[in-house]
Amino acid sequence: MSGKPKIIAVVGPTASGKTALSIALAKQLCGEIVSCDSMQIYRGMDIGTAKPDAAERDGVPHHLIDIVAPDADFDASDYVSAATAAVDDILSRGKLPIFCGGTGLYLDSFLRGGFCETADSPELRAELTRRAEKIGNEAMHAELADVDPESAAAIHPNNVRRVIRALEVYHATGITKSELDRRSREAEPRYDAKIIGIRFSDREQLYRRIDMRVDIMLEMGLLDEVRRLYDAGVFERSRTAAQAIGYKELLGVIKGETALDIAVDDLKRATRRYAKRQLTWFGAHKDIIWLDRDDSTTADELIQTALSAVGA
RNA sequence: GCCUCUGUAGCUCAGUUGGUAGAGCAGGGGACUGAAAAUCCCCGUGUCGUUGGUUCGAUUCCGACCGGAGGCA
Repeated sequence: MSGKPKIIAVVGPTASGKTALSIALAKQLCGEIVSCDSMQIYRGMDIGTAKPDAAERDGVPHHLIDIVAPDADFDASDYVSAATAAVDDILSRGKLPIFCGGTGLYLDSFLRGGFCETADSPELRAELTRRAEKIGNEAMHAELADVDPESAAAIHPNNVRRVIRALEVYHATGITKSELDRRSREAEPRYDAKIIGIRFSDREQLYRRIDMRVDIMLEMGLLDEVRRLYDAGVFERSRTAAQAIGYKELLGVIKGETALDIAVDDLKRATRRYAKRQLTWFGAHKDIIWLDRDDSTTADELIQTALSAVGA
């Protein structure tokens, strides 16, 4: 039918079993993994981001893990370029790219493509941020309403980050963000993507898995990992690594400001909320093939349903 | 045993000078196109401990009982 390259993606909330399933699929389908995780790209952030180790990868090549230093800036557009290069490479060797990860924005950005080179201006953004602090949310939102009423209507005044971004796009390109988004939305998808979502029918079970996984991360030495990054000054230089779940909560313990048990509770709660946001994001996507599972679902059952869902 | 305080949303509490109740946290729902593990929006019915009494009407006043905390013996 379409001559577009085929790719597979495994998405879902954190701790749902994406990693194991994607690796199993890769072995079955002669594929390679393209990580789609905004935090696994950072070197040195291993335990807290649940990066698969060599044993877990089981010989399957992984891309877009450990590609930048933890204090580097990295965003969706960087991800799209890196992912495009990785996918081209995988396809050129006749292998199947299998995306795996929970960062919905990154996957969507990659699939839709269409990033505009000039739509990014850190200087302008910094200036707009200063201005927003000075004149306030409402006034900033009013300025957006003057140039791009459509975006203004869609963005809540308190979501300053989005208001600033919309103004940045307009001032940097002369095109409104709503128009730019529309073009991107209407662009022809570059790939023939089969997206598999893993979901727990019982949310409580997912939450229990999250709690267990956090406990395991701590046993594996998450606190030391955070301490190492802290000692290296990473959190002062990076705005991204410092906001990663697990790292931001344990930072207080290392500084002696928070008791460990309280930080661990915070960390578990933050992870649960993150899972909920992921569920909302992916839930809105009509093209995802959902695999409903629970604690009793075996790895083999999951692979079999995934294979048939993908038509393999 | 006696005295005092206390029992209201999953938790911590507020409140109704008697007209069946509301905050924070937890939780739930949603948005999302260059910071996304981020950012932002919306959502509060619960036998007001139980049971009698007073009252047109009690979660509110009175009594008893049950649970909790403290004090005196």
